[in-house]
Amino acid sequence: MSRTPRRPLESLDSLAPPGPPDAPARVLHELGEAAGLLEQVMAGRLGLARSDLVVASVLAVHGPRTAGQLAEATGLTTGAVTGSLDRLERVGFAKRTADPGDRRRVIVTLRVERLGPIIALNEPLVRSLQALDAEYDPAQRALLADYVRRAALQFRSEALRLRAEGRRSAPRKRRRRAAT
Amino acid sequence: MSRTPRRPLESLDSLAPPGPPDAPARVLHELGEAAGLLEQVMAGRLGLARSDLVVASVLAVHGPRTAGQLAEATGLTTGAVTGSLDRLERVGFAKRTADPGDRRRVIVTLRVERLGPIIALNEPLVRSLQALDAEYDPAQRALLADYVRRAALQFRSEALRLRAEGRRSAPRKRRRRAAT
DNA sequence: GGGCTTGACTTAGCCACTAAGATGATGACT
DNA sequence: AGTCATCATCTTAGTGGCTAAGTCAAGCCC
Repeated sequence: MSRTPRRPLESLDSLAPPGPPDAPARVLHELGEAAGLLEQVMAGRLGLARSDLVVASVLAVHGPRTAGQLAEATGLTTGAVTGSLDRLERVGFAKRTADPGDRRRVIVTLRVERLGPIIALNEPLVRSLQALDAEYDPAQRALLADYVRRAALQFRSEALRLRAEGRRSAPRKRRRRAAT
Repeated sequence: MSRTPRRPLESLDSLAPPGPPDAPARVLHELGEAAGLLEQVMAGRLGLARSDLVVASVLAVHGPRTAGQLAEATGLTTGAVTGSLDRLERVGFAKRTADPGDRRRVIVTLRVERLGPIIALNEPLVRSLQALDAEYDPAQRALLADYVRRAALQFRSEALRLRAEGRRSAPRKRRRRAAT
């Protein structure tokens, strides 16, 4: 393995966040990179698409949701969510039930008793993160959790803002390909 | 909008991390969700695939890399990276150059001067993250950055471990479909 | 009840991805 | 130098997830 030229480019700070090399915001990006890689690997291990894990994760964090809410939360189209739910149901990780109050809706619920494979894959990471947390005292933990939560809110609100902005102005620009 | 049943399920803690509802590790997952959504939206706005942004991000953070290193870092196959580089080159965000020392290799470099569109999309988030950082004093910032960095390392090492483990045992299990 | 909206699914087609193999460069070993 | 195994990237074939647009049923409102 020969060396490749190092040194992060300066003017890229605003691409892959920013500023002082050791600013918290900067390392957030490394975290995102690592989390994405893990998601990729886990999806492969489970024989699922990456989006399926995202959907499952939303359900795990927020509890049962409708298909439309899942589309909203993940940024997928409703069609893509339909496909993802088909796959999750097929392997038994989730189930669809009719909303008793509004029969157009489909409420999606995780089948906790069937999640063994996912939980097993996640367990080592969960344990090591808990161990990491345990190194901090309660006041520090509160500071850390608060920071992460606020950063997450900023990511989320920015995502929603960009999406809303895009729906208006650039309805959907895709590949410009010559006619047949 | 009628209410959907709330309450995050207890035994899912190990799916979507863990423990005390306000543990830092738990909110990390919300961050990942929000970051994924943003990535999705940004890719759509730029007319690129999600993976293309991941590749670009790796280049932004770590500097020029070979195609193989990008595959390693992103979890994509080399073929997928080839396609991603084709797209990034086509829109001018990156360029390929031959490694002078080893002509099998292709070194990929971001074309900083062409990144305007990406930088513009990222700017609001970068600014608000910087503003968030500014609310903390240097000692707190050091604590935060250290925590995030260590968490990122755990995500990364777990991803690498799972991938390595998977390469051995389950070479690649995919759709079991009947013969033609 | 008519007309409009809403929510999930369906369809058609595109394109990103994986897996396997081709191409060509490198380095080691004689 | 010649040979061969290895390595890095690209190429090819095929799969399937995704978007966009449309369908259909259920709710809503007057």
